[in-house]
Amino acid sequence: MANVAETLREKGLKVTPQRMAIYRMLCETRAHPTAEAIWEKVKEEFPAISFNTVYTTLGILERAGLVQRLHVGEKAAHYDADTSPHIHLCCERCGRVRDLHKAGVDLTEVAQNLRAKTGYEMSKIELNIYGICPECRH
Amino acid sequence: MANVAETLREKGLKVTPQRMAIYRMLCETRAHPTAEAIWEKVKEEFPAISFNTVYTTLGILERAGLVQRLHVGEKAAHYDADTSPHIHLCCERCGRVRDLHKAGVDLTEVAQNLRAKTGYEMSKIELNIYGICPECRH
DNA sequence: CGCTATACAGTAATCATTACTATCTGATTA
DNA sequence: TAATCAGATAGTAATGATTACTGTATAGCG
Ligand SMILES: [Mn+2]
Ligand SMILES: [Mn+2]
Ligand SMILES: [Zn+2]
Ligand SMILES: [Zn+2]
Repeated sequence: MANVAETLREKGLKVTPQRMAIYRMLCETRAHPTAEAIWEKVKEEFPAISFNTVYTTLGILERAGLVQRLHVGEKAAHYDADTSPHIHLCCERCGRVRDLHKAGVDLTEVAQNLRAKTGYEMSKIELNIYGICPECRH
Repeated sequence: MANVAETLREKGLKVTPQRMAIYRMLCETRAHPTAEAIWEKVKEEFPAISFNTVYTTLGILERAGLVQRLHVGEKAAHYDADTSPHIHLCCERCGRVRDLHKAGVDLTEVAQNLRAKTGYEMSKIELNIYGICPECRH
């Protein structure tokens, strides 16, 4: 992640200013933004960028394995540049999505164990916990 | 689940033929159907039932705690009459959703442990694993 | 440079979900 | 049983996220 351009090139993706801005923004935040939020942020640097470009680029980055797409709740998808399997805490009131590392559950290990047991070829594991965050409980 | 009508009444819901058919159908299947699939099935008994009624009723049943709504992938939601937290295996090719009980992870216990650690008031926990099922691997 | 595959911007189409409204019905009461 | 009423149903419209399409522009490469 040291060099955004280099990372894109390694994945066989063309390096464009828009792509770099989108991917860099995701690498620098811990907020798990939606495509809409990413658009708003990137527009500060590229006022002419279209929402469609942001949306499509996120799909390309996901397919390249550079970002993770989170399906939390039934609303718009959230994006995460941390592609390692980790737990997400989702506040049902403010919509915030937070990471939860070291929770006593190693998701990678869980997936490994299940592969043999079920015959499934795993590609992704998602553990989402919904509730109300401390801040939203006044 | 012995008596569908009784279960609905206990939750303070009016007992209607449509509701009974929808809830009974969900109790009898292990397929985690979508609203669309439930509609197709219930139409065999009630040819005039509207998709909207099925959809709305599923929301009512969910709010009453009688069914669980699953957000697997980005496609339409799936429904489950088993409201206990359990793991779901989702095949990315055929779309099948399967239960995975006794996988060495007790989700209820995980949620309990996290409550103290994070200060979150948990209401729901979802563990979804995506991959290709044995049948789809030829 | 000049070529070519692909990215971009802009817009339209699709699809799940939610909202709305006019009837209809289950349950309760007289 | 008949009247009443809250809530359910059918039908349709609106919303919002995602996907598809189409000219134009640009990155990567010889
Ligand atoms: Mn994360
Ligand atoms: Mn299930
Ligand atoms: Zn919150
Ligand atoms: Zn399959």
